[in-house]
Amino acid sequence: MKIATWNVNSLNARWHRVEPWLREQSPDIVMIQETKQTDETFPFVELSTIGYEAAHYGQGRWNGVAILSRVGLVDVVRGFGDDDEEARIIAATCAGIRVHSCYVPNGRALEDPHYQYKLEWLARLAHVAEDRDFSQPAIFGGDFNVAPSDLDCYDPSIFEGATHVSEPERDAIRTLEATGLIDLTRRLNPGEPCFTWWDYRRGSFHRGWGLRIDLLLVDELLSAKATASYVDREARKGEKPSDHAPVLAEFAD
DNA sequence: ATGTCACAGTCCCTGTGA
Repeated sequence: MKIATWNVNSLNARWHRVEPWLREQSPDIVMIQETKQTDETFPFVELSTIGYEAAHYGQGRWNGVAILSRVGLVDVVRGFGDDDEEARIIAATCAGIRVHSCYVPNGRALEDPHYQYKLEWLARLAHVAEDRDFSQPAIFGGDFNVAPSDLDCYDPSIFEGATHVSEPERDAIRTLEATGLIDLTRRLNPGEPCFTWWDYRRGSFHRGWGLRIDLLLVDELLSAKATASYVDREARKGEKPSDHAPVLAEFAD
């Protein structure tokens, strides 16, 4: 079993990279963020021809999350269940695993109202994690827009006073972990930065100026079966890449 | 060091969000 998460920064603009990547990597389950599409334009048919069922919660210009699966996909829930909320979370059950594709708000700046929205959104995500069925394997994957520790940031001194590294944000990740979720990539790669995002600007990728903000949080049931977790840096190279690389994990059957 | 990208409206440039 291979599971991946990838913020594609527009599925329409990225299809020329995503479609061949799905063929090559052949993950069983993929959590996608920032599709930037409505359900009407989402490539359900194209995904079907390469073996994927899909569920999408789209908004149009911004946000948009999806789950792709070649091992079944049922019991889809879009969002937290509010009216007029942004399209930032979708859940489904695939091969008995409760899968959540998450796109945490950016926060913009510590003094920006969007930062409070980010913290509130993370608190609501923690309630979803607390209220889950603990007899069922669970994974919360996606773009968390938080670097959980200084190891996950190429230069913490540059990020002093910035979002993505503040203590309230890191506390929110710890609150999620306190529900029995494990930051799998970190557990399996202690001491390795494993960056997942590099700014398009200033040649950040080739300079190594990255952050690890795309996470796979898995429960103990899945963690016990995990054999590997890694970042596919190749997907960040080449023509018109997303600014995020995919994160993958492999599990024994 | 705002050295980039994608989207949509103001529509071939500009504002917004990342």
